[in-house]
Amino acid sequence: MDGIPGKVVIARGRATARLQSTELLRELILGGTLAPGQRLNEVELAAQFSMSRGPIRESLQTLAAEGLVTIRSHKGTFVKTFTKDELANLYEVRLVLEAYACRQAALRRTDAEAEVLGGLLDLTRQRLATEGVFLYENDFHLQILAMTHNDVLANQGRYLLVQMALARSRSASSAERSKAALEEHQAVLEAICDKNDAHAADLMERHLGKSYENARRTLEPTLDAADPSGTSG
Amino acid sequence: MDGIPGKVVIARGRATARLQSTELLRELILGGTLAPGQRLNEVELAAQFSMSRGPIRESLQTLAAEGLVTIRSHKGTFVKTFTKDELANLYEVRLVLEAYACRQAALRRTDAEAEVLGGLLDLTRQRLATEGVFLYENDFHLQILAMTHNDVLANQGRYLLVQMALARSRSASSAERSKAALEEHQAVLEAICDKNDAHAADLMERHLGKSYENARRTLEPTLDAADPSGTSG
DNA sequence: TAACAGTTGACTGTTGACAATCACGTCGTT
DNA sequence: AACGACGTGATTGTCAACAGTCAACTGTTA
Repeated sequence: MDGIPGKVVIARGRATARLQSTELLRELILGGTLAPGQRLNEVELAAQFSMSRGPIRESLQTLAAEGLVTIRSHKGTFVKTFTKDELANLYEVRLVLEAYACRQAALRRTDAEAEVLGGLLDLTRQRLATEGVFLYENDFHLQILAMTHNDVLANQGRYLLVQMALARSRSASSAERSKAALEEHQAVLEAICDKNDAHAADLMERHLGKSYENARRTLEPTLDAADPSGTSG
Repeated sequence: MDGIPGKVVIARGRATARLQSTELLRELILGGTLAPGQRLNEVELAAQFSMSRGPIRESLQTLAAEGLVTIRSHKGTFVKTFTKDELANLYEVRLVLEAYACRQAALRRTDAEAEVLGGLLDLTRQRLATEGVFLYENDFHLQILAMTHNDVLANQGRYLLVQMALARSRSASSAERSKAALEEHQAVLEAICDKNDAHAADLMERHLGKSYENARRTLEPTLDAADPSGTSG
């Protein structure tokens, strides 16, 4: 647990301790501060978050159900680790779900939503040009999911995005891949603006296929090495 | 909370109190003992399960993340209720996911798995003929999901099945619909046995479409009346 | 009678203490 | 030296008590 530098100060608004710790832990895990496989010590977390173990334990239950951590009875809680097979499974489902979402987004979008998507892409292009960083990719996909106006679909898609962010947290994207991904996003945007649903779905499918290829190539070969968090608890 | 008759006796094996109460609550909710919208009193549950509020609260966190209950801060926990829109959204995603699952199951199935599916159907037919009950429908769909050999896909599908079971807990199926559903299942089975993936997917899509039609027609018109569990916590 | 402030009871949120379990190191035996 | 029983410290699991919040009830006032 030496991944967390010091005590975390919480702005005690009106949210409960449980909700705060849930959010905080989610950020620490998805931000990479808490690495996959790392053990989460309840006492230490409680001290760092300035609360007792009760709310911490309740948060860990939530995160376990969300698939971000694995709880092993009497052993401890660990940040979830992924094997290459699991990554492949995630991509397979994501391909199906997001291609469909893209199709429906093209059909159901409002003009305002399409503009938001375009603005997101402009921002990405700008920061890629000036700073060389490729950002807001997840936001792009989330916005498309929102444009389906189907909360169930959006939630399932978001789950897959989050899982993948964690599974790929040790992989990298080259500058070339970033540029290509941006262009693929641009093409998807245009198809959605044209309300060309079949084309939009096809473009998204190709985009995710290439993304998977890149992920598989750049992943650390140790991805499915010994898993300290085990399988069940 | 008068839905639960008396104290529930727990066979104290080696499972933790939290795991036992999670499983128990899941069964009570999906079995209909705890009806949608009903409030879950932590103190009463703790007494009935012969444990303290700690494990109960942790279980409720898990069930909330699974979408079976809704927690409202300082208000209480309620069995999740559904609106007609949510049911429509569930069916839309289920159609996409299960049609794809059926296609892949046809391609990836082992002979043993196909036999299990057939046995399930035989059992259903038998009990429908002798007792007039239509059972094991969910097991049929779960088996197909398992035959995709993709755990992510199977889990997402199972989530939708569970949600739908809860959303439809106040709807009914006529004897005619049961008979038709059985025949539709039979057709799906045959397509999977023939490894005819396109046909299998198509049949599943039609089957779920008809299932939705039936659900919409037979649902109590009060489904999206005032929601006592509110929207968020 | 209607509206409002204060009170009260029930419930959830949180805490610290205790019990149970596990991993690891130590010691003795073969 | 290798192996296994044992003890020990650390960590999770559970509990009971306390604190905070909310909703309903009461009584008062215009």
